[in-house]
Amino acid sequence: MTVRTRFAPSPTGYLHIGGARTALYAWAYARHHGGQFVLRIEDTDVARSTPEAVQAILDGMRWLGLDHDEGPYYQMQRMDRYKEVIARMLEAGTAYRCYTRKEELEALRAEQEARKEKPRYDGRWRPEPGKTLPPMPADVAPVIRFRNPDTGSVAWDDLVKGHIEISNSELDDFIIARADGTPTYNFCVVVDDWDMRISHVIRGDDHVNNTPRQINVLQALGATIPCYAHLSMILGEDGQKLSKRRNAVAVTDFDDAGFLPEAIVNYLARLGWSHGDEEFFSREQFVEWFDLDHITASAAQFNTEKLDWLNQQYIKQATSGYLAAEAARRLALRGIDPEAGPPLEQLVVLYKDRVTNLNELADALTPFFVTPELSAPMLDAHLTVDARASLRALRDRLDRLVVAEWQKAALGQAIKETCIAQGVKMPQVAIPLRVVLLGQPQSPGIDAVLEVMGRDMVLARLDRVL
RNA sequence: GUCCCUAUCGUCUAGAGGCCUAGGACAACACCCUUUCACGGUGUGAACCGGGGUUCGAAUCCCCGUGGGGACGCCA
Repeated sequence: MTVRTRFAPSPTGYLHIGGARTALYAWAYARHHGGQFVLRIEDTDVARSTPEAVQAILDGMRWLGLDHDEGPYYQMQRMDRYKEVIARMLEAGTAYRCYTRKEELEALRAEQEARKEKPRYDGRWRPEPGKTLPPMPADVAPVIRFRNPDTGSVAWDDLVKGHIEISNSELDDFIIARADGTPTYNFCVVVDDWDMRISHVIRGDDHVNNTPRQINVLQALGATIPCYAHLSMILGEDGQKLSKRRNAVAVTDFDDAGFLPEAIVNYLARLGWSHGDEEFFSREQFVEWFDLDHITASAAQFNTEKLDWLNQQYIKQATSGYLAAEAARRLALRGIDPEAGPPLEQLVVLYKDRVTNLNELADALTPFFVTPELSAPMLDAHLTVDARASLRALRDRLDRLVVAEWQKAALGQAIKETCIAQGVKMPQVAIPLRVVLLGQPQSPGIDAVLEVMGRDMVLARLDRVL
């Protein structure tokens, strides 16, 4: 059997992080088995679906590197097919028209809730041998309901949750087509998964309750039942359901926050799935290792600190070319011309071990492009009379180095000699020097900073305060 | 309310009856490295929700509680 999985988002907003993980697992499962990954857009909610959201989903998936083999299919373009199947079901008696008004339904629900019962349709329009249906109202456009089996139970072996069995008496005859004739979600999914020959339905566990209904429809259609794997949800850092208000949820939020897509993929892979003690692995390794047996059945809490750590690992091993390009993009976003300073590829090497995300990288690089403001407290704290004397001595020594000699070793030597001559320790020169050059007392090795910053900028910034 | 799912360090997790005086990672803390800050290295503390069974033996299997989550739409 060829493995065929799908990701079926509804385009009502961004690709959020939970959806991204579902997509990642479905993608990885197909790739692992050399099967196909199908993208299907579930846009039957015309009121809430937008083309912008479709684009956001496509962009998010591309950013994460989740390529699909088929699709995107759009449910709105498959209406004829759904209607054809519904007509067949009507004919076969596995579906029927229901003329109950919405108000009647509401009253029924209220009644049931008052009796503390599970709200459900009571089957008043369900045809039974020997049963007299209610008089047909002339002014009601009927919906179409699925005739759910009323005895026995539905069971499946969920690849994540294990055996699940639900009694048919829990299920009511749900609506498969609205009064306006458009089919509903639980029905479209079934037809699509069937038509698209999906072998493994990998989706969020909020669909567990839909599964028995869908299996019943599949059975009524004489279709083969796919395997199901229901993934638990991702909770926010506070243990609450993820929400746009409190959490970064859209994958683009993570791009904006300076995360690498590889880090997100690695993090998501590990959030709810494991391969022994492995924590840091490539996309290729993930595909090779991925299986459904090691998916956690319970909900996982999102943890930014661990994501930060992973992101840092990916930055450390990223090429300077990649980091330079990202730094340039992010500097430009701040209105800084990335060409108007030292070569980014050199700068980035100095900082790649010291930042946890790409925005921090851009922050760290900014003083090489924009002369930093030196606050009065900063000056008072670091540029003491003694410090100024040392810096003046250093400045004169540096001035004697020509551009060709402006190299890390010689610069380090110049600082050391200055320290000896002035009778001070290294930090007493290095710290104020950092403040003058970068506006902050911490930096990579000061000799390396001097080298990359270049003779002109270094001397100019020293002269500014001396 | 009814039904379904779920429960190991603060967090992500390893764990498929004896390998568990429960392992790894993030975070925390300590020390080392160091011209600063990081990085890196070494180490420390930290968990099987509660109660009953089953078994020679249970973190692992079963039941009951409890906590958490989900579903109950002419949304998806």
